[in-house]
Amino acid sequence: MAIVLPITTINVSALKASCSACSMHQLCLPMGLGESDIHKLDQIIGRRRKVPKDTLLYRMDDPFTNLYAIRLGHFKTYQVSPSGDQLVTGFQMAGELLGMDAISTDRHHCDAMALEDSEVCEIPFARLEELFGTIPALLHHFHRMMSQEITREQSVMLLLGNMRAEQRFAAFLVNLSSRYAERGYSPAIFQLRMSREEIGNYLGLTIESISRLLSRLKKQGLIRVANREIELLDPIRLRAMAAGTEFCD
Amino acid sequence: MAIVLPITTINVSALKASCSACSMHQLCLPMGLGESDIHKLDQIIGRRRKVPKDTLLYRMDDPFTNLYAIRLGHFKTYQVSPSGDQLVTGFQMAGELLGMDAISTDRHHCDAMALEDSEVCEIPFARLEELFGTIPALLHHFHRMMSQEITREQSVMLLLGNMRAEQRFAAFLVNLSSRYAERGYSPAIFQLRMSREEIGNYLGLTIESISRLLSRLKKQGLIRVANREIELLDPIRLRAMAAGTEFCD
DNA sequence: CGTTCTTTTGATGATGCTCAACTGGGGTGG
DNA sequence: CCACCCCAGTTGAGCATCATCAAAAGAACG
Repeated sequence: MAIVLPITTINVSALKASCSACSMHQLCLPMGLGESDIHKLDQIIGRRRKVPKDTLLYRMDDPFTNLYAIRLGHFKTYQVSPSGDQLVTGFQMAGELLGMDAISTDRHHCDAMALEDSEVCEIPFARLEELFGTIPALLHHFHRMMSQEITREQSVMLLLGNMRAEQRFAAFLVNLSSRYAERGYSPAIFQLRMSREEIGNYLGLTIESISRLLSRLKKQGLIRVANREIELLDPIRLRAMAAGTEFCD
Repeated sequence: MAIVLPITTINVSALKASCSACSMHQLCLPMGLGESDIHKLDQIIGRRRKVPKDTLLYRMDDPFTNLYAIRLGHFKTYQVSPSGDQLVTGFQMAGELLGMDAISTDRHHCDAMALEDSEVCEIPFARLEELFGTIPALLHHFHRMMSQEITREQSVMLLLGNMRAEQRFAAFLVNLSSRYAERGYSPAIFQLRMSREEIGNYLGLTIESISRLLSRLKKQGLIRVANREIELLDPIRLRAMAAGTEFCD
């Protein structure tokens, strides 16, 4: 199915993904690779693929063939619980990798949905594994990314298991803030790409609780909210709140 | 401040780990490898190490050099939350791998403590990565194991985020049961190697809640409990309870 | 056989959920 | 252009679940 085009053409680069030209290559899979290794990686990266808002990149039980690097936009991954409601397992942004949970069974374990019009690079996993043999640095960095996903999930477990609502929400905001900072965006002002309901499904809270929390933090002067735009007015206290050392009565 | 055990011993070969001779090799890292590949793996596996009950295999922030394969016994991994209490991130048993969360930062992200006298095989990660270049099947299976850890944590997130106490506990029992079954032990009768408190710290509940849940399930005739020995009398209903389709009023 | 730690059980209360009503913004069609 | 609708979000009241506090009972260990 992949769109195959000669690599030499000028206009083709619009569809064929290229790590070297990608603004995310410092954060993404090719992080730390040299010129020639990046070029090798470019050879196997499949086409770029647009994923319109609210459409699925893959869904649970789909056979696994590709990892996806987010080039642009935001995604959520979620599982549907036996009782029918969604649990959002993560929100992903540009430079992050989707699909690593599918390696173990060759089938995806969750749905991945675009929260806005987005773009991903297809990475055929079988070819990537071949490439690992010749680029040890790539292999090592891939292991780091998988490991990072494990630790990320561990902190969500910590959050869901130990924290009260207010603490969870503060941790959520602080986490988003630092990820935007990494990407060169403002750590203080950003758009929430997800609905209140999706935030609730991520934090193990109801939409009403999220709404109340927003109101409370706003009243305390910790944040400013206008629809989905949010400004962190007091990152220090928010951080303290996430750490559980400060409360908002 | 890791607990360091002396390496100096009389008979090195007795302590040198050997995958080929290990009863866990069908479940563990060497799963699916041929004779000669297992032999190569044996070359790099470090010494076997005894870990007495209640001692740490590694602790948070220890530098990462080895993965550990559990040969015998049980472990818990836990993080200490900012507010001071433990959150148990997992219970591990023979054939499972410890330390994968440390790859991303070269430091361990949690403590790993033996729940009973246990034994692990040291796997120097740097040498393992070298070996990946020559044994693609080993690499692939390693990726499966990391991916499996990701999906395992996702189901814990689901559990902590969406399930009520009773459901969490049923899911916990059912999970233990199936892991013992995989290892050839009875899925119906087994010892809980962890305290009520540790179960609580895993499920995001208090020790009192765990105790009450045990009493309730016992009264309903779903389980039999005597101290830490537990028998699942009605696995079907327990499974339904874990799935959220049956309740215990 | 006493000491200590773990577990059980009971009473009370707070956090966050449920149900319900209301608000406001954005899009559509008359 | 305005009326209307629809959906996302907000706010309120009451309640259920599980945490907290307290005390007793039971196992484990020297």
